[in-house]
Amino acid sequence: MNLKELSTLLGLSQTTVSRALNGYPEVNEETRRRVALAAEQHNYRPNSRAKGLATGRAMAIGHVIPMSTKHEMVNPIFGDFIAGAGETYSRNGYDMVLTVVEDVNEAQAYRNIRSRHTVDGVVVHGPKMQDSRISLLKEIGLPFVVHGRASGIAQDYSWLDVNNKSAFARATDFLLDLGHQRIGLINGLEGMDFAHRRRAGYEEALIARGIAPDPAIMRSEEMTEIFGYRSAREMLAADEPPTAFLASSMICALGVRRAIEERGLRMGRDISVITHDDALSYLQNGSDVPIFTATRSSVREAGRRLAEILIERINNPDGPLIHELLEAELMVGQSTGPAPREAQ
Amino acid sequence: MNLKELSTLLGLSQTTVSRALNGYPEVNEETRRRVALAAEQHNYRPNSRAKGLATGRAMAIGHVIPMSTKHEMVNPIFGDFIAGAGETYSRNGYDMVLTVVEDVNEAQAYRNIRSRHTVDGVVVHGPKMQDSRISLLKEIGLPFVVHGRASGIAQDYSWLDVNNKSAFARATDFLLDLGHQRIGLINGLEGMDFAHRRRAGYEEALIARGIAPDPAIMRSEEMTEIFGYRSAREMLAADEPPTAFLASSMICALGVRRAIEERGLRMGRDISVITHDDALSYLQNGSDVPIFTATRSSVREAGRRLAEILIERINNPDGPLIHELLEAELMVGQSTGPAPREAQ
DNA sequence: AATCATTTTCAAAGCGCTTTGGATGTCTGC
DNA sequence: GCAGACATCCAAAGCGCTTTGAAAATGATT
Repeated sequence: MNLKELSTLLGLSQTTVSRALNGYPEVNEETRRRVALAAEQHNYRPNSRAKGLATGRAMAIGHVIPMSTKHEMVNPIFGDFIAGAGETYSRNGYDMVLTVVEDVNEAQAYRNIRSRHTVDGVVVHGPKMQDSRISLLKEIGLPFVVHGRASGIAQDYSWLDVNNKSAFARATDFLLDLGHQRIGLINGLEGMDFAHRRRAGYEEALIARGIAPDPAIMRSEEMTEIFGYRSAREMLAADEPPTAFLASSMICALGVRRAIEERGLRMGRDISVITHDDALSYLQNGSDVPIFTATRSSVREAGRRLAEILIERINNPDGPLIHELLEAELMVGQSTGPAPREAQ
Repeated sequence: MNLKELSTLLGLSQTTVSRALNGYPEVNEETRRRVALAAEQHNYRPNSRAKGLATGRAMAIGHVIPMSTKHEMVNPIFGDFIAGAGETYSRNGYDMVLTVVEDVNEAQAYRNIRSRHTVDGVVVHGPKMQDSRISLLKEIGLPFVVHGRASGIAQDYSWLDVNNKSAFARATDFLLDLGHQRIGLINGLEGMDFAHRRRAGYEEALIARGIAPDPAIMRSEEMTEIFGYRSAREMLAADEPPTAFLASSMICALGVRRAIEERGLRMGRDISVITHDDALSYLQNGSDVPIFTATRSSVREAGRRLAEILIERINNPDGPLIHELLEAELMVGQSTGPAPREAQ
């Protein structure tokens, strides 16, 4: 059933039917009801391609997911982010289109998206420092918002970010207050902006208490369980092992916990751990009492909000740029405790 | 730059340029080269909506993700599946469009997709027993493939599945061979087809050795870490605790391990664990030696293959239905060992 | 040189919608 | 009873592409 069929069926012109369905005022309320009813009954929905062609709007938003052939890693937060954003999209009648692309072809993918007019805007994920996508998107004129920020970019753009720096500074402070002096950092890839900021928060908090950051107990990698495990194990086996760890993700933290327990130590008593918790649906941090003391910020909520910002931007491309900085909450769980005596 | 502009720029008709670009034979090679070059230089790409409208094909494939307001759970395998499928899609020029929808509106979402012509086909995720989506999709005539199978459906359809039953039967056998007699099952939601099949494999293997399945040591839930932890803890605390567990996902297994270690037991010595491993990129099961003994099957690979099957189906809707059953490999890791003497 | 077959190119229609610029009908006030 | 205002509807153009059917150019054959 298409518009033409529906309109002949109703004995009306396509114009009138279209207007009735799209809520234009110049149509009799009686007629509008008739049209709406018939559309409902015949399960009519406008062909989105035709509509898009006519209106010049795709009613779709793009997400390009770069896939490194080496790392072969999918960001585990992606699912939850999508769920959040998707909620906003469907509420506003937008589709979500994903493009998986080899990372070397990422720029080309954006150009492609732009010239093919497949989407009205894109969400930029996982910004790196000096991220080149931002100027590219500005240049080609594709509306976008960034989930996170990119240090070292002069241009302004819309973003929503967790205050990674203050979160990790607070977490570090919390550990220092408990008497920990040697705190290992198990961070994401150094090129990632969030990892950079987290390290900055951590280092500043240490320095503020007169402790020099020690590169020997700072690691930076793709945030897997294995990485958390290995890093913690190595640091614990070294001279002057840390009495506490700061981990950048729950999955890392699970690895850290494994290393601790493998060594016969007890998390929360012998070794403290604080992790960042993205509030992933399949990795809840305990139920009533959190297992890990954590800096918590829901990535799903971020997705929801970011989608709103982008849609606003699409509807009003010359509107003000939006910057939203969310504070992570520090949730005290069972993984932290006073530094053991002998280590103080 | 659109086709019209490009063609006047070249002094050719739109027809010729279109044909040149789409590889039709009736165009001079010399002209084709000229056209290709100009297209390249001016970064021309056909408007996908216009193209879709003209050809009647969306060159896009849909995935609808039902979101329960209660569970609020995103399947953690989703990211990796998407990555795999996305690879196939981009190789074949398809876009991937996701629709997040409240589960109660799922059927309506498919109808919607169908009548709006947004995609050429869909992938059905996480089939339940007697899954109603299959007959719906048949009815509305939207090409589809299923990731998994749906027991209790009379109609035939294309699917790709892991042999869950044989995988869990083998895993159970493996544990039985090691002398374990009481094996706890920590499974996914009972309504899910895969969970059903896994339980069937587990039960049959037990019965074949004259052991009656005991409902007291079988759990079924959304597969979170917490669920794995709680289930294992409860079972270990009960009379006649299991000496081994069979878990349906790595994330569950991490919880199981936590419960074991919390009790002061050692996984692989005191308690054995086998898990199903979907080979998620951020949850590798160890590096050289697997941590968990596991039945392993890459969900990413499944995504890749399933996408191929669907595209084939779209190109040839009357072709034969395809059924692919992948055998999971049993990888022996450090989490299994002979049953402790006193328990035998 | 004329004819026919083949290659190469083109004008125009059509995909299903929105939207512009009327046309028609109805109502008001004088 | 008629001009003007307003409400309601419509025909047709246009969005950017593909594709049909025909025309023009070229080459081969007599």
